[in-house]
Amino acid sequence: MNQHLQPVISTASSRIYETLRRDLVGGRFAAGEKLAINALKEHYHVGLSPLREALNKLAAYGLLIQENQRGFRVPTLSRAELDDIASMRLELEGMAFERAIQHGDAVWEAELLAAAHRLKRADMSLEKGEEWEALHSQFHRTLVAPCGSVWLLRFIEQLHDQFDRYRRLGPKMPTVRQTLDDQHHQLVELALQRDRKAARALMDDHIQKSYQVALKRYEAHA
Amino acid sequence: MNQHLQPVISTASSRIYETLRRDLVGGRFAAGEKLAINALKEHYHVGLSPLREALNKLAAYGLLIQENQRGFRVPTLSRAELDDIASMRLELEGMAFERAIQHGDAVWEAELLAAAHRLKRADMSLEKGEEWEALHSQFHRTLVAPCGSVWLLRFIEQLHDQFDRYRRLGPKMPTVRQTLDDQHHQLVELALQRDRKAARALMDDHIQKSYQVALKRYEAHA
DNA sequence: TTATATAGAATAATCGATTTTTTAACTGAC
DNA sequence: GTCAGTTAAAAAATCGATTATTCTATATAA
Repeated sequence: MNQHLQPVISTASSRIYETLRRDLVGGRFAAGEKLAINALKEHYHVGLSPLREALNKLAAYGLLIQENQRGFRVPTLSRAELDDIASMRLELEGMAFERAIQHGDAVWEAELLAAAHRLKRADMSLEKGEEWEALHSQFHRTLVAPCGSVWLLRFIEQLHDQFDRYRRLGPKMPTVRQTLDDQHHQLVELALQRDRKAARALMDDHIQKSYQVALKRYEAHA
Repeated sequence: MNQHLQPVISTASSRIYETLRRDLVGGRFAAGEKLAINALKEHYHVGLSPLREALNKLAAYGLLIQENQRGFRVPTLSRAELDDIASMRLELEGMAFERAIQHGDAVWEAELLAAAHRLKRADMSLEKGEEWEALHSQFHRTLVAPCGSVWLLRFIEQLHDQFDRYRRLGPKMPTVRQTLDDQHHQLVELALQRDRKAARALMDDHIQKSYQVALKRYEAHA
C-alpha cells in the first residue's frame, strides 16, 4: 500500500516510523507541540532506539523539526506554508500528470480504473477514515506514477503528506467533497482519452479546490 | 555555511550526519557499497547510536538506501537517474531563479555579488577542494534564495547533493570549468538587470553544460 | 522589583551490552 | 558436482543504563 519504506520485512523502527507518519499527517499531534519521547515510548509500546531512529527520519522528511539538545517538535502551520505547498503541488503534480499521460501504458490504464473504483466504493460508504485516506493517496499516486521521474514522484509524495496536515484539520464538508470525488473520475476519463491539456487543467482545478478546503479548515482552526 | 541542520549547537549525531553527507556527495564511498557500520564507527570515532541516527536521516534524505535487517547501502548511479536529476534541476532551479529575480531585494543583490566574488577568488586558486565546493553550493543557493518557496529551495538543495555525486566522480576539466565559472558571473549580471527571460535561459544552459560534464564523468567511471 | 545565579528535576543524547537476523561455511544426501 | 539443510560467525537492531544538557523553581544581590 505505502511505499514509504519497503515494508517487505519490518523492524520496530520502520513500524513506528509509519505509524508516526500517519499520526502526524492525520493531525493526532498539535501543531507546534513538543514531543515527549518518554510518553511516545509508552504510548506506542516501543523502545527508545527504534523510536529515536524513526523521529530522525521524520525530521529529515519534514514532518518534524529537530533542535539539537532539545528534541523534536511538530512543525507549526501557517497560511504562508499552506500557500507554498499548494502552489508546489500545482506545479509538480500538473507536470507529472502530463508526463504520465504521455508515457502511461495499458497496464497503467487498468490500474487507474482499479484505483478509482476502490476509491469510489470508499467514497460511498461515507466513512472517511484511515481506509479512505489510504485509497485516496493511492489513487493520486497512480495518476502520476508513470511520469518517468523518480524524484518528481518523491517530491509529490512529500508535498501530499504536508498538504494533508492542513486538509485533515477539520471534519468533512460533504458538498465540496462530492465535487472533488467527481473530479477523480473525470481525471481518469481525461487520462484515458490522453487529453493532456484538459487533464492538466482539471488537475489544477482539483488542487485549487482542495486548497480552498484546506485553507477554510486552517482558518477555522486558528 | 550549510543550513542542513541548525548547527548552532552540535551533537555527535548532527556532526556525523554532516560529515557523512559531505563524504557521500564527494564520492568517498563507492556507489552501491554496503556500509559496514562498525568500520564507520571506528573510522569516524563515533558511537553507534549517533551514527545510526545519522544514517537514518541520510536514508530519508536520499543519500543512502536502507533495507530492513540488512543495513545501509550507497545508492547506485545510473544514466537514467542522472538524466532525471538534471531535468528536475532544469525545471526547479529555473523556476526558482525566475521567482528570485522577481522578488529579490537590494540585500539579495549585495549577497549575490559577495557570493560570486568569494567563488571567483576560489576559482582562481585552482584548488577545487571542499572549500571551493562549499562556496559553489553557497553561490547557487544565493541565486535562488528569495524565490519565496521554502519547499522549492529544499528540493533544489536535495537535487544538488544528488547531482554532485555524479559531477564529482572525476577530476576537474579546466576548459569546461572556465566556461561554467564565467557563467556564474553572467548569471549575477542578468539577475541584477532583472532580465528574467535571459537569466532563465542562461541558467538552463548552465545546468545543461554541468550535466554534460557529469555525464562524461559518469561514462568514464562506468 | 528586576535580574542573575544556582540547585534539583526533567529530558535528550549517548554508551555498552544483549538479542535477533542474516550471511557464509560446512555437511551429507542424491 | 549440486543442492537442501545445519551451524558458526558476522552484522543489524534493540534494550537498559549512564552521561550531559536544558528547564524550572527558588534564592540572592543590585
